[in-house]
Amino acid sequence: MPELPEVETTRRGIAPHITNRTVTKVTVRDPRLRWPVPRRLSQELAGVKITAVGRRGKYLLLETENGTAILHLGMSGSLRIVDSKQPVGKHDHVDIVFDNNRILRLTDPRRFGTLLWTRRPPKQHKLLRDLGPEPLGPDFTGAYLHARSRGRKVAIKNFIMNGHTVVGIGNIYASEALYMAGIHPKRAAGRISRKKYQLLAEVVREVLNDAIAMGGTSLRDFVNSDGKPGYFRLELNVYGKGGEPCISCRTLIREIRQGQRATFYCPECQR
DNA sequence: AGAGGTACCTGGCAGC
DNA sequence: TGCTGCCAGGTACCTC
Repeated sequence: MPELPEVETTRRGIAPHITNRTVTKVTVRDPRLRWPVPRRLSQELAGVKITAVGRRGKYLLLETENGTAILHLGMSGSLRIVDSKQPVGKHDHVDIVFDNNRILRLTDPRRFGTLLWTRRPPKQHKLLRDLGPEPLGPDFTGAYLHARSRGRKVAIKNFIMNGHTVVGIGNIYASEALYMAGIHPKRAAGRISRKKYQLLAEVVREVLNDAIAMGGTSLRDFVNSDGKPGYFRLELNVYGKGGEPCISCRTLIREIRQGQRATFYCPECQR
């Protein structure tokens, strides 16, 4: 479900409610996420203060003085700030309760999400250690993409969706960015010019920033921490628009599969 | 090393 | 109304 803009929207939504608040209790109703929620999470978090809510790629980091909770929303996860009167739903797997009687509630129907605990600096954690640069940070440049892709035969769409290349670009924004840059999604990553990569890096930043400004994209069930949807869906150019005319040239948008994921592109504008 | 496929899980929807 | 099959915003891990 969430790509980087949705995760960042979530981070911004929850941070003011829980930063500098102390956890009073953690209720794990169902520990069966992608990996089991560690039993010690409750003891580790209880009584400690959240010092910051960080993000690395699509991982959210609830930082404390004792360690860090590493949280990922997977395909269908969401976090909401609720109070204790809020009825518990079927997929409300974890509650982190705070001293201001607010609850950070993790909902995740498909349970592809992650909630782990580490005492070490989170960047050293196995899941975060080898991640590529942040797309909105200074290390993500056309020169970087160009250098990194030399000799690679992988399709450009798969290349930019790989978290070891760059974090945060999921299936929606990969199609959108390639459309904006005029790059065919099946082009071999190693056969794209430095100049095209410069454009690609720019449009990736643009599309992610715009989506964050709109509160993310809601396709089916994404809601932010207030339970409201995002509105970036209205801005999508190609994603989910197979068979519709390209807004630029009127050629019909094509839908193909790449690695069992849907890809949308304009065969005229993208080469 | 790189490329590509598989697995994890539930729910919604189209088609019969 | 049911049933079946397919699809869904992610990514670690496996094999070749």
